[in-house]
Amino acid sequence: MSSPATAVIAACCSPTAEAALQPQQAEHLAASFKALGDPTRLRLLSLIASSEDGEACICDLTDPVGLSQGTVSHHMKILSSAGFITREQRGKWAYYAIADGALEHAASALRTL
Amino acid sequence: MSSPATAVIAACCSPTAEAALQPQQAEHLAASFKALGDPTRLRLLSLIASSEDGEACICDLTDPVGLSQGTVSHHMKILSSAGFITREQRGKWAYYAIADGALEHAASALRTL
DNA sequence: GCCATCCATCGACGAATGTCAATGCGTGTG
DNA sequence: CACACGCATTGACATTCGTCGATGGATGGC
Repeated sequence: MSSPATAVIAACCSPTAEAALQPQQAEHLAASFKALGDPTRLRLLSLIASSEDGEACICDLTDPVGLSQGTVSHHMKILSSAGFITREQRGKWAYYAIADGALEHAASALRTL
Repeated sequence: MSSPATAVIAACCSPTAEAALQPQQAEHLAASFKALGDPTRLRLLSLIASSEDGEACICDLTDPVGLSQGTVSHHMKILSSAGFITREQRGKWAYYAIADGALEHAASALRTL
């Protein structure tokens, strides 16, 4: 019903070009933004980034965000799966840091959309 | 249990600094990224951006994304509520265009996180 | 004036998400 | 060795989300 293309005159639809984002790329990019689409995760990122040594362990973060340890750990897993943070185990503690260039990469993907 | 702060020696927690993102700002920023965290919406943005005149109506978009008209309209409402697109009614058609500077704004918020 | 077209909204439904309490697993300390 | 601590994982639950089909409201063409 809705693609007369080279049809009559006053038809609405322009060809919509062929380029655009491929479904697979869209899926991948959306996964990144979905990881950023939660206020708690943004605060966690910000807390790590503004931390003294640029890293933090879970116990540093539970109090500021006011959530349970398990929940914070869950968010960190999501952020790390999306590539925004790195994890390094040192003794009993797991230190998380902002992954280098990950935020910049997402930002530029946004601009070249 | 988990904020010795200026306590003993081998305590884990660093002060986690005071700056960081405020809950309200985090909520607002997360809303933007949540709008971008869906592959269909990214494709819609891309379709509009790569369109000839930089604008498109709903009927231009339903076929490329393969979803129902109501669903596409729903996504457009989310994108417009988040400020990423603008809506202009011309006759029977509603023309959507990329809102100026919105993507850039989100991108720079990412970098200054 | 009637009808077709474009679009927004509604109700419904399954899937995904955020959260907690509880449990399990390493690691260092007494 | 036994125990406490930091963290990940699990199961459960309420909420949100993405989608569809159907309905309703404007607008323009016959």
